[in-house]
Amino acid sequence: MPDKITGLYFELFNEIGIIGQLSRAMFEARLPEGLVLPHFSVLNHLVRVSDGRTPLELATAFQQPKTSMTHTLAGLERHGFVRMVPNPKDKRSKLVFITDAGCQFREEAIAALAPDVAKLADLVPSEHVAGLLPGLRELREELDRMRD
Amino acid sequence: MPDKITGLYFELFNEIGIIGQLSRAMFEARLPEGLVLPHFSVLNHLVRVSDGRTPLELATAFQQPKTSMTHTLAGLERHGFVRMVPNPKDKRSKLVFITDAGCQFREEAIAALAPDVAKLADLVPSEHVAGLLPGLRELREELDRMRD
DNA sequence: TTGATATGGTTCGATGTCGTACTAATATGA
DNA sequence: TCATATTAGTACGACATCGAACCATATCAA
Repeated sequence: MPDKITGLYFELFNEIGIIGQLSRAMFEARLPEGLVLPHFSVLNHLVRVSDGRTPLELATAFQQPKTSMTHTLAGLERHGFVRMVPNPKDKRSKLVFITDAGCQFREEAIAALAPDVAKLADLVPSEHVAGLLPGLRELREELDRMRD
Repeated sequence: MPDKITGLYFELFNEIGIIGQLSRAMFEARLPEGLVLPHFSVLNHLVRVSDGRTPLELATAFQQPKTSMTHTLAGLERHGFVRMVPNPKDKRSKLVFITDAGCQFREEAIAALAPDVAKLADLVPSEHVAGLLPGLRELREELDRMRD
């Protein structure tokens, strides 16, 4: 493997790391004190993908350790944004449901984020983003597969 | 701004966040105990871009708060991988130089990482990566510009 | 020159992240 | 059936990250 090629992958991950960091900071600047990006992401997932998932399903959806998801869900529950009920199919497990307050918070957060997204969309057209997404998905899927 | 477009940017940052997380975990699994990705990244930067930078220059190069860079450099210095000398041009400041041990560590780390990179390169061809990079750089630059 | 302001760097404290170890419940297989 | 292995979730501890406050030096303006 020539250095040049290796450097390509290093640079890729470097750029991605920085973008992740900057975008996260941008998002969190619009969220109320005590709530961070994962809180929003989980609520978003519950609305857009499916409500009533188990903590573990959520953790794997975001490729996070389950212990991180426990922490995130505790925060959401403390704010009354999700409700956790025992899983009737498996007594070890729980199901996570978004509450009305959670839905409302998510909508407010999206509204608060909208100006930033609009500004960014002005600078980086959505066609460019759409062009990047397939390659990023491919990369994510392969990285995920490599873990096992 | 239609929901569909907004969702595109959300998904973009979600993918990027996950890739950053997975790639970081993959890298750190190959680094010795107590050393983490930023340690490697800084050494790499000193070799590939330029040695003898100030901590602040390094922080801005990685878009990190300077306080995080202080922490990273302290770890590198503790391991003897960098040497920090007073900046003759500015008595407030320091210059960071990589040591021989630091160079050696960097090379060993690259060697340790090589199999993973090779495996990934097998699954995600370098042309795909090269295709992604310009778009990612554009995104990073605009996000950076938006901060001020 | 000198007072005000800005900049480089660190310390400190708060918090997010995640690995380890544990408990409870379920699946497996002899 | 019953012992064993897996799985869902949590508690805890270690540590990376980062904002606020701080000190020393440098820059700027009057």
